[in-house]
Amino acid sequence: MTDASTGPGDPARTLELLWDTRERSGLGRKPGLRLDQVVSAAIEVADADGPDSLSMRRVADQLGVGTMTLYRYVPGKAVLFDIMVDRVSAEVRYDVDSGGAGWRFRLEQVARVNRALFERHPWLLTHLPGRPPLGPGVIAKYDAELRAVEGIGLTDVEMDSALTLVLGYVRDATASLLEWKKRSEADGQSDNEWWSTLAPHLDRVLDRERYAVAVRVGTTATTHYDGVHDAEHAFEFGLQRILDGIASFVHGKKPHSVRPDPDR
Amino acid sequence: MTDASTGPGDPARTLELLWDTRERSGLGRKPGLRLDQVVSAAIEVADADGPDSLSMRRVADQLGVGTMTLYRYVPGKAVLFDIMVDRVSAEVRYDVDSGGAGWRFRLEQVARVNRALFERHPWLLTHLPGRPPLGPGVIAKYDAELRAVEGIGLTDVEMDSALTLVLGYVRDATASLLEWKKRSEADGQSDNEWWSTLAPHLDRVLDRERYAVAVRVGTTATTHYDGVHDAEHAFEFGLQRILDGIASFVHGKKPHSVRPDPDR
DNA sequence: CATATTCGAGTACGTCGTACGCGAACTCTA
DNA sequence: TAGAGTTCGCGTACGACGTACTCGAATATG
Repeated sequence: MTDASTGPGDPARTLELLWDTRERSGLGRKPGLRLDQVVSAAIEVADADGPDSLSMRRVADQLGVGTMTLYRYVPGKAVLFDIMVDRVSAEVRYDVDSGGAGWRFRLEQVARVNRALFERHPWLLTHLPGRPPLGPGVIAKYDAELRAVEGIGLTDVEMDSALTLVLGYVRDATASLLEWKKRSEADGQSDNEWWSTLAPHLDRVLDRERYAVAVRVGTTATTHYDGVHDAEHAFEFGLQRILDGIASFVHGKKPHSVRPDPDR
Repeated sequence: MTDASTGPGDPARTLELLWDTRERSGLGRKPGLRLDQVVSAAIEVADADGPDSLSMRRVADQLGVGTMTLYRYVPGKAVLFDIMVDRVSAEVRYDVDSGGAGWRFRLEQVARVNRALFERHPWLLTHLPGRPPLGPGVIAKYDAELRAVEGIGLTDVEMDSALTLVLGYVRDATASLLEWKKRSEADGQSDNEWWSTLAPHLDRVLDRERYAVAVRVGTTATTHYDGVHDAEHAFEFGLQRILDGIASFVHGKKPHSVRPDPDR
């Protein structure tokens, strides 16, 4: 028998890779690489040239090895991606809540930290979570972020839901923002150029009375602030609405017995 | 000169396709297909076998034509996708607000309608918007949904932001839900099987004290309700929080002069 | 030194989007 | 009616992609 050769879809094998739990027998030729290096190279490529150009061949080139060599360290691209996710999740750091600034401040912090993470590694946005890779990075991040809403009177399920809500929002908002930018570059047109190219064509076909609201709001929304700041304002608006919504839920609950938290 | 041959990235050409604004010269061989049929076939394929199996070859097979024939009707796959998006956007219908149920009811309606749309066409979740295809379907949908928050005292920019917030939430939540399901099927393991496979391995490496909160909440959150209902509760929680957040913003504003709206 | 085991990686297969070019079908003009 | 001009259908081909298979090279143990 040679390899245990559990397929790419085996969660147990993936866990071994995530936690670097593997016992080499000592026999045979020594590996010339470590999983670590493969993951680093992959992240480097994805960061530099975008997620579309993340291919096994490119990663192998980056490392100066043959393409198939990667498969000695990783069962396939999907799992490699999972490991990359776990790896960069370990980048996030939260200060301990010095001075008891309150849960709202902490949750806002979570939002901003994650937004920065997504901007640093846009390829995080290309695949959704759904059964997250339970490696050290992801778990540490989850733990740290849960503590933002710990002890404010929420049940465990509600804590998870609230955090999921904030993280999901940041993901979606950041993704939209970056996708917008990407299309601008792909078309080679700024937003203004895009609009002024389209406007005359639209004029010819669009029923401006039937869709009066869309026309009014659409033009206002895209011209009120200019370009990028638009998206920035939208991000802030959405985030504050979500925090408001969580706040009214928290305050609507009975006085929480455990560890009251100074919120405003 | 043969084709005007504007590349796949030309927004003006895309608009022509979206609105079916094209003047055939009448010369030359008659086309054996209409754009309509190409789009329908593509949607059919994507709905049936998932977005990953949406390829030009499959669409062509579905229509019984050669692959390259499609390129007579569509400049490339990306634009075809845009047209598909516009097409299914035309599916949504909203009742006129009979009885003045209020903006909150209407916005909730928007959320549920969009969730249903995403579940009917999961491939909508694979590409993000970012410069949406401004076809008749998308514009009609945008207009109808803006009317849910029209006349309640928001500025145009705020109306757009509020709608974007709700739509983004539904997108992200639905995507997570479906991705979770997909992974279950890919692994061939139910959630319980997945957990019970992982638990012993995790036990060996996980520092349960350092990550006490994650362990507690993680297990509670995934076992409190069973499986699918979990996600259902999370969806509802998030949606209500967002609506609460918008509500507190609306109520916090000065009495709106134009067309007061019965809320609650 | 023989044997067992592990690693590196070349080759190859099936998929994808799509550029190019040519024959067939069609309308118009002379 | 003959030709010219135009448009459509689509076969062929190229360069990517993920990865299964296979085999020689390297290394440890007996």
